Amino acid sequence: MPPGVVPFPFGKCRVCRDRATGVHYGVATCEGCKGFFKRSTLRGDKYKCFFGGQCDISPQNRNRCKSCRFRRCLESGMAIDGKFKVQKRNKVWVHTIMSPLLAMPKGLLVSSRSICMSVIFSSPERISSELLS
Amino acid sequence: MPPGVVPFPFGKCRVCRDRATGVHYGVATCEGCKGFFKRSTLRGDKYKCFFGGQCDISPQNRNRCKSCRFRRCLESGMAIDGKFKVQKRNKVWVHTIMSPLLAMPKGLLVSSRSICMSVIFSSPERISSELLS
DNA sequence: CAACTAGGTCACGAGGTCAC
DNA sequence: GTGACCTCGTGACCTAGTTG
Repeated sequence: MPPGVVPFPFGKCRVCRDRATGVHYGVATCEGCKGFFKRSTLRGDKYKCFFGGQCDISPQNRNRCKSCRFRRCLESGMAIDGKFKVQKRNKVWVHTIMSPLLAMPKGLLVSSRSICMSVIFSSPERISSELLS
Repeated sequence: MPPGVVPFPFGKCRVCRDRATGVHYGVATCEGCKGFFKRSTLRGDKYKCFFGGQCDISPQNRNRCKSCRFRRCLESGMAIDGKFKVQKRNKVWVHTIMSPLLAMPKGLLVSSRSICMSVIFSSPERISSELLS
């Protein structure tokens, strides 16, 4: 950072630790997590983590697990209340599931198309040994 | 090229010198080398050069030696992970590669949603025994 | 007015498709 | 298997609207 330049005031994104660009949906986040939360909410996406539900969310890997990224959005306090900033920080918005994929078998419940795909084309024996170990 | 037409901005493919169609996996490449690198990486293919390991890779002969084509992919900096720079609106910024599949266990490949559905519903018992807890 | 953000925009590229 | 073409999620930027 050049001398004399004031550091960005919002600090790091509370979801992925990227540079926060402002307070979005009640939480200081980057543009990416802001847009991700907005899209996920509007579409009512339901995500499934395939890696234990404890994925680290960083600027480099935040697109690898939508489930944990969205979980971190909720945990950090992001909420859509329809209004501006007042009293949003401590509210947790409850995600409503609207996905037609809910009719799918348990464990394959995903709205991330690519993750859904990845389960299928693999040889079943390899999946079972590596996913279920 | 007709008069007044701006030359294609990405230049030549850094692997085979064909026309680059964009920045793929961190490097300006053509569609062919992009797809080749993707398939090779996802499948974990191992190639062997039978001609000394110094094959020239051109648009005309790029399919003759997979080993040297893949070697050139790696040498040019293609990577299925990490960050790369993108030129947009006269500004340069860092864009994170979107690769949800990369977090999946090794050997997992991809298909389509329709195939996903059909497989799941055509043999739910097999899927459930191997994938579902 | 300035300061701020929700929501929209859209270029970009990852990943999928399918004739060959 | 290849690669030209496609779909669609992403996120930097834009703008309209709110607030003090």
